[in-house]
Amino acid sequence: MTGGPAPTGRRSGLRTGDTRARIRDVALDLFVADGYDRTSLREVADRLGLTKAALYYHFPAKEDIVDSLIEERIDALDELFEWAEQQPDPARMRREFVRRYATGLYETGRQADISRFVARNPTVVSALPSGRRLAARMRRAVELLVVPDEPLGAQLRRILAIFCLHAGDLLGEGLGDERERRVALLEIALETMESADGAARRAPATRPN
Amino acid sequence: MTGGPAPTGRRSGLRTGDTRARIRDVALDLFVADGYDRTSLREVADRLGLTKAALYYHFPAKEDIVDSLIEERIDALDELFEWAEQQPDPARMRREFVRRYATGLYETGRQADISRFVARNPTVVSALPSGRRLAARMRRAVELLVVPDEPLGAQLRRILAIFCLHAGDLLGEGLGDERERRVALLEIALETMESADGAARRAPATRPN
DNA sequence: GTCTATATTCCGATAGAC
DNA sequence: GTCTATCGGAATATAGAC
Repeated sequence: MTGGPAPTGRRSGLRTGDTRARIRDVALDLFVADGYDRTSLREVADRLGLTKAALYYHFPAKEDIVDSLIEERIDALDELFEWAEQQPDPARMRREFVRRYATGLYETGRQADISRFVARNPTVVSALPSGRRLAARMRRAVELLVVPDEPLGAQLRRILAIFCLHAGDLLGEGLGDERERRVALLEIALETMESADGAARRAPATRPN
Repeated sequence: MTGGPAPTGRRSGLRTGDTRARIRDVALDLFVADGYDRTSLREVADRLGLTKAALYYHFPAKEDIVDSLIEERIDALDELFEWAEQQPDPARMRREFVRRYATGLYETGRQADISRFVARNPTVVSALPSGRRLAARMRRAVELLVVPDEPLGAQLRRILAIFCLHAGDLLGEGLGDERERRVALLEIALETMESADGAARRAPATRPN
């Protein structure tokens, strides 16, 4: 899967052999900060001390850099889904799902960064096949969280629970430090799930059939 | 084409004299659907049955179309702030603020569309001076909503209340129709504000002094 | 107000040497 | 693996006729 060229030593203090990874890192940074469409390959190359042509050795096209980032996020989500499908107790699974979703997002800066990229470049992501596969994963996450015949309010609350974990970066950047904010947001997300349970109990079902 | 254009004249079924407004409408549609950077002025012109050059008669630059949209949203928010500043009871103001924010967003499709544009083109908006002025307005909205020495969880909840109103479009597009969803989300937003009050009572203050 | 025609710039991508 | 050099194209924007 990763394959890639083998490490071969150093040059002027910079590791060679991991150029592909470094391209992805720098590109991700710029794509988040300035946007994919507003970031030229020349900027990426300049920041790495390379030329555009060198980038094309590692990625056949600009979009392939994005693809590789999105696939990384997809893999992380698929792992989470695999766990979820093995859980016997749905109610318990839903709570723990939110917790694990948050952990996966927050513990590795990488996943959080990619999610930030997705949030900051929605039009690019939705135009890409890989992006549409990621969108399908998000729908799958919602499916796992939502209880079928629950009232609309309860269902929206469950979606909002996931949503607010992602909001950690955008929301109130001035309030507390990032770690504090993330802890607080997970708490809110879990409480939102509970309030969905409550809303479901108050109004039994939206009567579809 | 027409020798002497009548004051209320039409041409091939299309109103003349409101070209500027029609440019903004069409551009907004395309900017939301495909993204600002991925929408060329040729596409906008084609859909209007005009040429690129004609657009430049009405807007000196592509970015000015965006500016005019953002200013429209800023004006709507400023009106809301003016009302908020005249309210004597802060707690009551905060609740009603959320309600009015939702009304302003939902009642006119226009404001909702512009907000969608902002959400779908964050990198463009944040790169523009007008976009940064809009961001300042959003910070102002948060200031109005947040109670100074409240615990972090309570403050985040209040921000989330506003946030979830915007989520109406993205969130659970399959669930219910848009109107139902918006009603439900306003209810959730108001409940989130209440739970912030609750959280504040449970843990008095984050000890700043 | 809208057109045709064009200036200008910059981007993604390729060819081929080393 | 990285470079130099360059192609082809599309995009924003402008000039000037009507």
